[in-house]
Amino acid sequence: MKWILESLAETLSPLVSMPAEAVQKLFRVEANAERGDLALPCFPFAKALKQKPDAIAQTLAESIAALDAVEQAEAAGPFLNIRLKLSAIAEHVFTSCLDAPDSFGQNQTGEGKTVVLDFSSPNIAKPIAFHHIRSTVIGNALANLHEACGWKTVRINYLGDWGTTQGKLISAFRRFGSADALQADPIKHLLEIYVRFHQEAETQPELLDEAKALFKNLEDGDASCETLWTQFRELSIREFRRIYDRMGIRFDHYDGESLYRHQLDETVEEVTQKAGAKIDQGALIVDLSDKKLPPCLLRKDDGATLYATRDIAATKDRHERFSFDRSLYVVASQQTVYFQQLFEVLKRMDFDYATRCEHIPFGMLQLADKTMSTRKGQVIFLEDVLDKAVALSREAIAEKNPNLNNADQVAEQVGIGAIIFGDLVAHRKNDVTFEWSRILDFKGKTGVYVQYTHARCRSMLRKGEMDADLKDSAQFTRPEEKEVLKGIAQFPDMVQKATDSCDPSLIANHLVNLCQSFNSLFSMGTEYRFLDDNPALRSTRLSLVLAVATTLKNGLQLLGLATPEEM
RNA sequence: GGGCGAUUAGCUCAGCUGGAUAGAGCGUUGGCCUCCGGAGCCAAAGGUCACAGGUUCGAAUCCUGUAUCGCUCGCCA
Repeated sequence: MKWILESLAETLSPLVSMPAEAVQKLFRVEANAERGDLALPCFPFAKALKQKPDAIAQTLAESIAALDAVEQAEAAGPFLNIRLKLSAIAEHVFTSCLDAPDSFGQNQTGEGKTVVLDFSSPNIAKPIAFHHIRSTVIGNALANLHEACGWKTVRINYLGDWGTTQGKLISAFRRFGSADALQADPIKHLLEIYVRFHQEAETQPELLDEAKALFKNLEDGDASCETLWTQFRELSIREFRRIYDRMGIRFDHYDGESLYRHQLDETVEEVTQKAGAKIDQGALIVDLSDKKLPPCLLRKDDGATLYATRDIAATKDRHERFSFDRSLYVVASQQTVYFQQLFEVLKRMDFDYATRCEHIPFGMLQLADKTMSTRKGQVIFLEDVLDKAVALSREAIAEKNPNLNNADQVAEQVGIGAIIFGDLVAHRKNDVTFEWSRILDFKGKTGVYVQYTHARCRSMLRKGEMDADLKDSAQFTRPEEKEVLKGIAQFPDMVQKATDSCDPSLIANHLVNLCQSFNSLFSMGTEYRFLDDNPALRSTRLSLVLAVATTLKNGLQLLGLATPEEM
C-alpha cells in the first residue's frame, strides 16, 4: 500500500503544513471495509492549521477525491475516510505481482549491507531438543527476510562445542563408550553415556574432577582427547545437518565456541586493557555496576574462561571477517541481561560495531507438565516432533487424497511446515506452552491452512484456461475481491516491516488473513465462480488466483515452508 | 529484595508509536458437498481488556501504585 500512501501524502503535505513522510505515517489501513480502505485521523493537524479536525477532514476530502486512484473521500467527523478504486489496486497488483512473480515482496533497501545471524546453536553430542526450534526457525526466517530486502546474510550456527561438558564426554566415552555404537547412532550413544556419567558421578564425585582434568588436557592440546572430541563434533554436525536438511535450513558456518579457544588469552588481555578488568573473589571480572548490571565474568577463579570471553572473541572475529551492518543473536530471552553485559563490555572496548549488535530474544518453551522440564533424558526431541507431525499428515493424505503420487514427500512438507509455522505465528517474545494436541492441530491458523489454500489455487490454475491478455481490472466488482487484492498489495510492506522489527509473525498472520479473505470467495456458490464461462471474466479471476498463489508461495518460502502443488 | 516481561472470550492469543462499535484460531451450537479441493466456507453464543488512580478531545494502548505469574540477579550457557 506504500505506493498509494506516498502519493496521497504528497498531495496532503502542503495542505496541512507537515512533511509528507509524517503525513504518511498517520494513515491507517482501515480494518472496517464499510468505512473505506484508508483512514486519516485529522487531530494532529488541528494545532498548526488552527481549525477544528472536523473542518480539516472536510477540506482534505475535497482535494483527495480528485486523485486518480481514489473512488471516494469523505469526512466522518474528524476522520478522513478514503475508498480506493478497485481497478487501481488491481492494476497495481497486476504489475507488481504478476509481472514479476518471483521477486514479488522483495525490495532493495538492504543493498550493500551485511547481516550476521547467530541462531539455532545446539550443543554437540546431544540431540536437538524441541526448544531449539524457536531459535532455529526464527533465525532462518529472519535471514530469509533480510535477503528479500537485499541484504547479504551470514548464517552462523554457534555450536556449544567447548567447555567442561566436553571433558565429561571424553571421560564417559573412555569408561562406557563403544566405537561401533558411536558410528551406528552417534547422538544416541553419546547421550546414553552422558546420562550414565551423571548417574555414576552421584556416587563417585571424583568422576567430575576427572572430567575437569580431561577438559584441561583438551585445552592444552592432548592428542587423544583432541581426536575423540573432533570425532564427537563431526558426527554431531552430520546428524544436525540431516535434521536441518529436513527443515530446509542451511548455515554458512558451523563456527562453535571452540573456534576461539586459541585466542582467549589474547581476548582477556584486550578486554583488561580497553574495558578494565579486575580480580574479585578470585575471578576476573569487568565491573558494570555503574550501569546497574551484574559484573561480566571473563575468568573463573581456576583461570578457565567463560561464555562471555568466547562471545567477545566471536563478535570481534565476525566483524573482522564480515564487517557486518547488523549482527543478530537469536537467543532465548533468559539471556537478556547477559547480552546487555556483553554489548556494554564491547562498547567499553570502543568497538563501534557494538551498537550494531542486537539480541533477538524469544520466549521460553514451557512444558505443560513441568516435571518433564528439568529431568535429564526427559526432554522432547525435535526430530520426534517432526516425525509425529509427518506421520499425522501422511494419515490425512491417505484419507483425503489417496491418489496423490508423491504422498511421502508432501507429508514431509506439510508436517514439518506445520511445526515451523506453528512456532512463527505466535509473537516471538511470548512464552509458549508445549502441548501435543496443539502442536499437531492442523486446523485454523496453521501452516497447513496456508499450504492448502495455495494448493487449491494451483488446482484451479491447472483446470481453467487463462489468457493473460484478457484480464481486465474492470471485471473486478466485489468487495470480497477488493479485500484479497488489498492483502496482496500489502504483502511487500509486511516484508519490510517484519525485517525491520525482526518479527516473522507479521508475515505468518498476514498470510492467514489473505487466505481467509480469499477462501470466503468460495462461499457464494454459483453466484461467483473463478472458472467462469466468459473468457475475460475467467482470465481476470484466475489472475487473482495466480496473484494469491504467488503471494502465499513467496510468503511461505520466507518463513521456511515448502509449497506443494497438491496435498 | 533489585531488574525485565506478562495479565484481553471457556482455552491459545492479535490488537503497531493513544483513534471510530475490542478482533482471530481452537472448543461449543446450528447450517453448507448434483457445481472451481469440506485440511474448506457461513452463522450464533461468549468481554467490567487483572485491580485502583492519573494524563486528554479520546486509553486495552501512555504514567503511578497494587495483586498474581514467569524469567533473571558472579564462577552454566
